[in-house]
Order: sequence, then structure tokens, then C-alpha cells
Amino acid sequence: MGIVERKQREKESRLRQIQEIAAELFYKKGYAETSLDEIARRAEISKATIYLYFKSKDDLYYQIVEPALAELSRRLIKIAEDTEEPAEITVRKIIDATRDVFFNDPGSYHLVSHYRAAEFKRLLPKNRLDNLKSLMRSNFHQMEQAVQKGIDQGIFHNVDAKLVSIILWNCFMGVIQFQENRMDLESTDYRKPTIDAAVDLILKGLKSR
Amino acid sequence: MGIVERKQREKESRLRQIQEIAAELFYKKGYAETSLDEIARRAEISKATIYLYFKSKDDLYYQIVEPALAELSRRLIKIAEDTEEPAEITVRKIIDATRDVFFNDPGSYHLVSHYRAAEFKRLLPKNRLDNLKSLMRSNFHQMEQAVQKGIDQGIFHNVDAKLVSIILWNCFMGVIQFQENRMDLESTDYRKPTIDAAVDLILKGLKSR
Amino acid sequence: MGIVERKQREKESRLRQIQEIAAELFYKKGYAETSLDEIARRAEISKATIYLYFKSKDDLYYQIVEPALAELSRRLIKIAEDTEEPAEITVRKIIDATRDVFFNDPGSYHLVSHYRAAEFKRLLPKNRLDNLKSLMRSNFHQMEQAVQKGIDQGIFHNVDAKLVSIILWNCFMGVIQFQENRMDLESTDYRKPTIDAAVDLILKGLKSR
Amino acid sequence: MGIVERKQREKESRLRQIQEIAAELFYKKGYAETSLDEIARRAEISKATIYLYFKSKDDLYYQIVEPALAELSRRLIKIAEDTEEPAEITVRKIIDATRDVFFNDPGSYHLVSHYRAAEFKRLLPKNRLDNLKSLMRSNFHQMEQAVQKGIDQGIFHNVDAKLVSIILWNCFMGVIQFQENRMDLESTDYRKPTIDAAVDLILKGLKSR
DNA sequence: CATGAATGAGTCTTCATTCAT
DNA sequence: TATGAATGAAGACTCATTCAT
Repeated sequence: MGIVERKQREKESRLRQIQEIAAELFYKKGYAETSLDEIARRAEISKATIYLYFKSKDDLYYQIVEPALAELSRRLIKIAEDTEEPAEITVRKIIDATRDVFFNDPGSYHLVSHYRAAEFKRLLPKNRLDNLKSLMRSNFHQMEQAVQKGIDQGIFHNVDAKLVSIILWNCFMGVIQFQENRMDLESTDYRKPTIDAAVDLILKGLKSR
Repeated sequence: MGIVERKQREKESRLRQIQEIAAELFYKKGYAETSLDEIARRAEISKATIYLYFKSKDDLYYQIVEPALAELSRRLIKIAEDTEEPAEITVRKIIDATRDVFFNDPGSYHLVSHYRAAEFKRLLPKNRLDNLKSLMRSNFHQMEQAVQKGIDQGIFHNVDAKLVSIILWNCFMGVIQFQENRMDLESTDYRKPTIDAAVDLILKGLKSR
Repeated sequence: MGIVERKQREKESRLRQIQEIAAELFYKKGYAETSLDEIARRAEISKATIYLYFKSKDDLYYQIVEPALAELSRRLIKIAEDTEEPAEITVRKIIDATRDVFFNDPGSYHLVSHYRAAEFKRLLPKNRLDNLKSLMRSNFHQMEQAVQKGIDQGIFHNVDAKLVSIILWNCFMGVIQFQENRMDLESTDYRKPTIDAAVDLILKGLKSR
Repeated sequence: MGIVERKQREKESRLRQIQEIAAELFYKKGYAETSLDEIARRAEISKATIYLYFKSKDDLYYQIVEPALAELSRRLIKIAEDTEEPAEITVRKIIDATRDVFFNDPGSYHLVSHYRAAEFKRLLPKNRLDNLKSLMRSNFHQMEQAVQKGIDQGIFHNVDAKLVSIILWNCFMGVIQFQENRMDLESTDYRKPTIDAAVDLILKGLKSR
């Protein structure tokens, strides 16, 4: 009994290990410049072994990106459920959750921070592409809802909620990416305070007078 | 006589044509996934012809990216010269100039919106890398100066100018990128109003109270 | 158990097969005019397979040339150890060993008979180049020592030992090369008797009076 | 009138200049590794211009190699005409003439010192190949005749004349090649004395007792 | 006569993927 | 399950050759 379970656990850990290494490389070097050879070498397994766990390079990529995005989606949906909560808090919670998921799973960084519609279209089969799109749309939608709630609650100016979501979302992404590049040089991680400051500023703008 | 001139003009137009096609592909698909084969096919020339105009793929990339960034640098430096001008106007001018340059030269999109320090380090020789870095730093610096001016003029809160620059800059980049991906589906170009709204919001935050 | 060994043997035989075919082509056509495509075709393997065994074309070349030269070096050093032996015999032994190594490994033919300092300098990394140079110098040195011994023993005239070595060495190489070209037409292999006759003549010249 | 002549002279000098540069490169780097681009660059003409004077790269090669070999052939035939002359002197004359021609025309170096039957067969059309072969055979034949004359005159031992010719010829070639490689390092030109010493030695061997 | 421009064919090299063991 | 070995397809780059001017 225990043997089967152990095998199962080992298999999963192996799988996750591949994913983690691949995620880091995909993020650092991009999809095309990441070779299965390097992933295999770092994971200290044979290249062929990767094919036991993933059908193709695309598949590996998808299997990294989808779970992170799905997890974020679940969390944002949960956060958005509380319709009574002041919008400002909801917005901050969404940002926090997003940052949290991304910090814990650098692989998903790649997806979002370097997301290029055209690239995905070439890379993924339609159903997978659609799934990712729908997840992203959902996440984006939660932010939009929160901003709209703020407007309805009279906390925020009467602005275009969608537009504000775009701004918040991109500000977040921009900061991440900017600081990533910076971290190549400096070692200190300023991502959290920078994001917080950015959100403060935008919220101040939303609430001012 | 006129013959030489015409030849010259033809050569330059050919060169620009290659650059434009390459810029679009680099932007859409990234450096690694763009093949010279495809560039040649789209430009309806032979692959070898590209090598008449550019020493290598790296070189082609650099020749696309550098001029746009240099042009932006020139414009921003000029804008920043007027130290009397109210900071808010200067900030808007910087944003406008940036957008202007980028809209006229989609190639530079790629550099900035997908800029990855690590990738460049592998791609470019040291002197070219340094040149790009210095241009980017200069551009960023102008924004920082403008924000600082606003603080000194008592128009903006006493915030970290550098941080605000990061936010503004990334907001800009984020909006561009977001809308780019969006434009793959819809055809309307919302980039300008979205950027303006974003800047409005951030400036409002900076000035509030 | 035996499986692993058999695999090992197969791998080595494959490697040697590639080397043999490559050696022949390098010899017949020179480095630049020998394509990996042709090597692969003749070995009835894929071009990519070559890269499983050798890091590059240069590497393949070096791996062919170095072992033969090193083997020759070992043998000549051993022969030269006997300082009592009459010089004439030592010289003949050196020639015999050289011929032996070269006949058993046509790849090394190329190196020595077509050796061009300039070509190697472009082809090989410094440490490999140095290694080959040092091997060649060592081999040459053994001959020089043997001739000097003959002079000291009073068997040979008092000539410049270095010069005589050059003559002997090149005579050997020349005969090989000449006969090689000839063999393209005739099929009989006159290399051994021709070399022997050449050495006889030169030794006679050294000893005359 | 004079104009036509000047043009003619200019054309010939241009032609010879191309040949000289090409000869040097062919010799130093080999046929395959010498590019018309480099020849053109060094001659400060356009690559296309080379095609005004030579039908192809092969043709250029042949036009370099053939005249030198033909000139040598003419001289050797003349030398061999004097059947009364002591064989030793004739042999030395042949060697001197050979060296002379080669020193004055490094292009022919390449042909003979790096002559590879197989390469030529691929490179040249049958009639040209046959012509070169016949020239080389003729040159070789003169040496053979001279040695035979020495035997008939009772000056040389009764050896195989053909074999001795091979030895002499290759000794010459070997020394040239060896010293060429050496000259890459040292600058002094030891080719003449080394060849002379080699010939002395061999002649001594031929005459001893 | 001379050349700048263009290109097709070929070269080395990499890599995702398959398969026998 | 795991892997070493093999490969087809593709990519960057070079070069001899042609041609319009």
C-alpha cells in the first residue's frame, strides 16, 4: 500500500521539480531560448524523462502556467465574494493575492509579464488558449468589479472601472518587470514596497476630493 | 548623377523595409522565435540580402532598437531643459513624446516593453549593451527629474521621485502592452486615451490634498 | 550486465567509424572542403549524430590527429632511450615507427603531410594548438638526438644534426605524399620500399668516407 | 595608339595583381578557405571584376598554377638538353631552377607542395587536369633522366633512377614546406641553405665509394 | 571596363522528439 | 519507469556567381 503511495509522491515531486526548474528558465530566458536539454541537466534527469511527464515542450509550458493562473483565479473570486467590504480594501487584497501567487510561483511571472497574444496563439491548441484567456479575463474582471464597487460605494470618483483596472493591473506588472530587471544588478528586492507605493498613489488619485 | 541618388534612396528604403518587417516580428514573436528566413520571406528578398545590410541578427536587432531609443532620449532631454515649466506639464510632455516615438516606431516597443536585462546581456557586445543601458537610464532620469521638480515646486506631495517615475513609466509600458495584446482581437486603438487616463489618475494622486 | 558492455563497445566502434571516415576525407580533401554532411552520409548516420560524439568539426579533427601524434611521440621517446645503440639503427627504428603509426592511422597523415601552421592557428584553441606543437617538436627532437648521437659516435660526418633531421623527416613525408598521389592511379603500394631506399641513400651520404 | 597599349598594359597588370594576391592566399590558406571576397578586398577591386578576368574561382586557380609549372617545364627541358654535362651539375641545375621558379612565384608553391590528386580531380576539367599532370610528369622526368645519366656516366651507383628522383624531388618539397611553417615563427629564410645541404647529402650518398 | 546589389546553394550547429532497451 | 542514442527539421551565416547599370 505504502509503496504505491510513495511512488505516487515521488512521481509528483519529480514532476514538480521539473516544473520549477523549467518555470525559472522560461521566465529568465524566454520560451524559445530555453532548451529541454538544460532543463534536464538541471533537474539531473534524462531529457527523455521529461516526455514521461509532459507530452511536449508546449505542454510543459502550459502545465506551468495554467495552475498558477487558476490558483490566482480561485483566490480572486473568493476575495470578490465579500460585496460589503470597502472597495479600497478589496483592491488591496486583490493586489496582495496577485503578488503572493506570483512570488510563490515565478513560472507564472513569465506568462503574465511577458504575455504575448501572438506567441500563445502559435504555441497552444485552441482549447488551452481559450482556457488561459478565460482565466485572465476572470482575474481582470474581479479587479474591475472591485473598482466599480468603490464607485458605487461613493468612495471612488466616477471613473471608468475597466480603465482603472487596466491601470492597476499594468502598474503591478510593470513594477514587477522593472524590478526584475533591476534585480539583475542590485540584489535587494524592492518589489513589494514599490507595488504598495504605486497602489497607494493610484488609490489616492481615485479618492482625491 | 540622379542615378546614384536614386540608388541611394532605393538602398535606404530597402534597409528601412527590412527593419520595419523585422521590428514587427521581433515585437510580436520575440528575438529568438523570429527567424531571418521569415523576415526575408516577408520582405520578398533573399536571406543573404539581409546580410548586405546588417552584420548579423544581433546587429539587425540593435539597429532597430538603438535609433528609436536615442531619438526618445534626445527629445526628453530637450523637454527637461525648461526648468521653469510646471512639473505637471513637463510630465505630460514626457509621456506624450514617449508615446509619439513609440507609435512611430513599433520596433522600439519590443526593446522597452519586453526588455529583459539577461537577454540583452547574452545578445549584445558590451559597448552596445552599455549604450542601450545608458540611453534607458537617461530617459528614466528625465522623468525622475520632472517629478522631483514638481515636489520642489510644491505641486506634488513629498514622495520618492524615483518611485513615482517607475510607476509612471511602467504604467505607460503596461498600458501599451495590454492594449497591444487586446488589439490582436479588437481593432480599435485605445492606447492614447488609456494612457492619458492613467496619467491623469496618477497626477491626481500626486497632487491630492 | 553484458548489455551495458555491448552498448559501450558499439558506441566506441561507432566513434571509431566516424573518425576513420572523417580522417580519410580530411586527408583526401582537406579540412575546409570536407563537410560533415559527407562524413555523415558515408557513415550512414545523421549529421546530428556526429555531434553526440564530437563537440564540433574542429574537435573531430583534433580527436583524429592528436592520438596518432601522441602515440608516435610515446614510441619515439622509448626508442630514443637506448643511448648505446648505434645511431644508424636508431634512425631506422624511428623511421619504421613513424611509418608504422602513419600506416595504421591515415588520419595523422593529414596533420603532418599537410600541416600548415597558419591553418591550425585559426582552427584550434590555444591549448590544443600548443599540445600539437609540442608533440611535433618532441618527435622531431628525437630524430635530431639520434643524428647527433651518430655524430658523437663517430659514425656520421660532423653535420648539422638539426638539418639532417629536417631532411630525413621531410624525405619521409615527401615520399608518403608523392606515393599517395600516385596511388590514386596505380594500385600498388610502393611507400615502404621507397622510404627505405631514401633512408639508405641519406645514411650512406652521412657515413661516406 | 598609345592609349590602346596603355590599356592593354593596365589590364595585364591588373590581371597579374589579382593573380599574385590570389596565389598568396591560396598558398597560405588553401583553396577552399580562400574567398573571392578577400582577394577582391586586398586587390582593392570589386568581386565582380575578378570575373572579367577569370571565368571562375577554379579558373583563377588554374591560371596561377599552370604558367608557373609550364615555365619550370621549359627551363628543365632546356637544362636537360646538354647530355654531355656531368650529371651532378645537371641535378644541381635542376634543383636551382626549380627553387628559382618557386621562389619567384609563390602561387605554384601551393600546387606542388599541397598537391592532392583527389582535389584537382574535383576542381578542374579533364583537359586542364591532364595538362597539369603532363607538366608535372615532364618535370619529374627531367630529374629522372639526369640521375640516369649519372649512372650511365659511372658517377652514381647503379640505383633506381626513378626512385632517386622521387627522393630528390620530395626532399626539395619537404624542405620548402617545413621551412614555410617554421617561417611563421622565425623570420629568417633558411630555405636555400637547407635545400643545398639536403642535395649535398643525397649526392654524397649517390657517389659514395 | 567596373561594380554594387542580389541570391541559391551549401555549411556548421542546435534542438524537440522518438525509440529500443 | 528511465534513459542513452539517434535524427529530421530548422536556424544563422557564407560564398561563388550573375546582372543591371
